Amino acid sequence: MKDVAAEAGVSAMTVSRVVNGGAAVAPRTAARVVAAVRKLGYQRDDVARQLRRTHELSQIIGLLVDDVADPFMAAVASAAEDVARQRGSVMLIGSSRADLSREREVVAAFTARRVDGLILVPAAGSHRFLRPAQAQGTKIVCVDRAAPGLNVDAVVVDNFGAVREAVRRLAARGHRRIGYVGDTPRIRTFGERRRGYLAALAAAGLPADPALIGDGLRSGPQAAAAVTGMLALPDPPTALLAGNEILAFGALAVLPAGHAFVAFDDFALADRLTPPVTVIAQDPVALATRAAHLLFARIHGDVAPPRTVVMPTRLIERGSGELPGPFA
Amino acid sequence: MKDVAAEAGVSAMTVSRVVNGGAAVAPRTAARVVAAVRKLGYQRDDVARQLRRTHELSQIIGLLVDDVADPFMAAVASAAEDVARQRGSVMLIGSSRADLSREREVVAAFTARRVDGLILVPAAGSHRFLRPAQAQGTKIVCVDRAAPGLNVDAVVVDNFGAVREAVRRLAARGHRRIGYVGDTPRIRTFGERRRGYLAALAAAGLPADPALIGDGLRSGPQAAAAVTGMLALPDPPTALLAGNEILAFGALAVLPAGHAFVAFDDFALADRLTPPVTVIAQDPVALATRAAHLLFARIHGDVAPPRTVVMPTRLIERGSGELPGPFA
DNA sequence: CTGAAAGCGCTAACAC
DNA sequence: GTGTTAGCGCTTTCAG
Repeated sequence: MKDVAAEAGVSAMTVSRVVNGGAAVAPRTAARVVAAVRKLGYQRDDVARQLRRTHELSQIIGLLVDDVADPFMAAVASAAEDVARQRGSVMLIGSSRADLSREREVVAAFTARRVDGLILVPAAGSHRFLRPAQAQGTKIVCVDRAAPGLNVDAVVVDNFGAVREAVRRLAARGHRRIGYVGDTPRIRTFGERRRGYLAALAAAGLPADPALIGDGLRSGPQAAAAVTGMLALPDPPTALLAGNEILAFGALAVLPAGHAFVAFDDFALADRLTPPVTVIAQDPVALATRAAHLLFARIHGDVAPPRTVVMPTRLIERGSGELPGPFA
Repeated sequence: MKDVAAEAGVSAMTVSRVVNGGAAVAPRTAARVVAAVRKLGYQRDDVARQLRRTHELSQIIGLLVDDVADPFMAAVASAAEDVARQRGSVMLIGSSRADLSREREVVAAFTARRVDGLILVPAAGSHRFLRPAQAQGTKIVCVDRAAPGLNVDAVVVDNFGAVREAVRRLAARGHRRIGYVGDTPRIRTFGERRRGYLAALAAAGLPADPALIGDGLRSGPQAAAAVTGMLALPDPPTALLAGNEILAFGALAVLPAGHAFVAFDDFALADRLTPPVTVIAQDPVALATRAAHLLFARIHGDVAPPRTVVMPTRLIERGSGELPGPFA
């Protein structure tokens, strides 16, 4: 910047004014500065700028997900980045791999860079550790699930209700042995889905058989193994619900074609399988967009009490979930 | 930091030494500082730190992809962030939507934050604009395709050879009308795939019929429409190659089950379709991991001439690509 | 082992 | 319209 000022024969302050626009600078002076900037390939140093403007925004937000490679999270990331860009911010991204200590590390690295806000898909466990960051002004919004011990905005879906309804329909179609494969119930989202499953069984007067419940599954192969185990039982399930997309892929790898099946999350090609797969669809783009807008509202001074926004899900009946059970 | 120093009854310098470790500080003093840090919830301000250490690294890298929601790019992002974390860096992410001017904007926002390096999936068009950033010390590595006008490391696959071989096999199986749906050939990756297709046709003595080539397709529905058009021709194709995953999904939505089909990029459930889908698989995680390691090597002083790493692809024959043509 | 002074690149606040 | 001064929060350098 000093070099540019020298080159243009002005002070650093004038360069600053030209580079940032807005302030009144004589057109001829401005032109000289612009020429010098171009000649020297100067670019404003936002790090230094931010230091001086400590109470202004950094125009950086952070996004923390389980794993960006997960299609649901990828859609969330894409939509969040889109909003950030529209709002003139850049976005840091991190994957917690559902590990709270890793999440902590990444969040610390983010806040040290003075992010204006954080969009969080929280791992299991207490999020008290975020209090200092909050106190220091960092805004936080949760997506997909609320964070235990943290009173902030959250954008979620009614996991409990959606699964309960799906399982109710399976039972109504004559299934009495309904299996469930899910990730750890310690993660709120999956805990709710599991509760929805159990509630529907209870409402239908069906017993909850532990042998038909796969918990804590974290990958396709794990889900496949769990399903294979269930199918080998003396009285195997006649219908199955997969708690998320990854587990659905695993289950589909081993499930016979005629087996009733419902998956949480819609996915590509679901309608091209035989039979086409019935899913509980949520809209990750809508979720993330909503969350990002909430975050920016907070960043720009919205101080209303934290709210939880519940977005709709949609049961898309394509065939696999409508196969009749033995008691139809 | 001043507050912490006051609380602990030491100077700011001592706080700095304790917070950053390494330097020799009396254990008792250090303990007092640690207590003060905890009490006040102090966290080092990396923005200020970085300003003073202008010639040190920012420990921020930037990743620029077409769109994170694309499964291939999502896998790249996940793998790159993994390496970044291992190397103690955080990662900014941006989507260009294959638009050069948008890419430019995002890259500028990244370099203004003094990123140490950039992993780039370059959009079509000249990347000369990156020269100043390079001169200023920002390291750059391209993934999936090289950037026109920029002499930097790149990690790619042999798109040309992989498609040529796949189409050669289709021709060898008796197909004479082979269709192709691809994104714009102005993007290097897709240009090479298209050339591979044309080269295989030529080698098999087959004419290249423009009516069987869908170019510049950017979404599933666009691919579906293109394929529908081809199928309505008086002499429709008997085999089809889709240039990427997104287009494959679109094509599969309208393609009759008995139609020969090969897709570039492996995808979930490819083996569960009827017939199972033959694909040209690349390994996005390996690509990105390699690229990230290359980037960090550059950041840490590797000054060897830029090299292009070609990673292998694998033709996975699952059935859809082995269906015989009318002249088998 | 600890502290004081200076300055990273920029801009707020105030002169002129 | 433009320049000057000071200081953002930290660390480098040098002194004790």
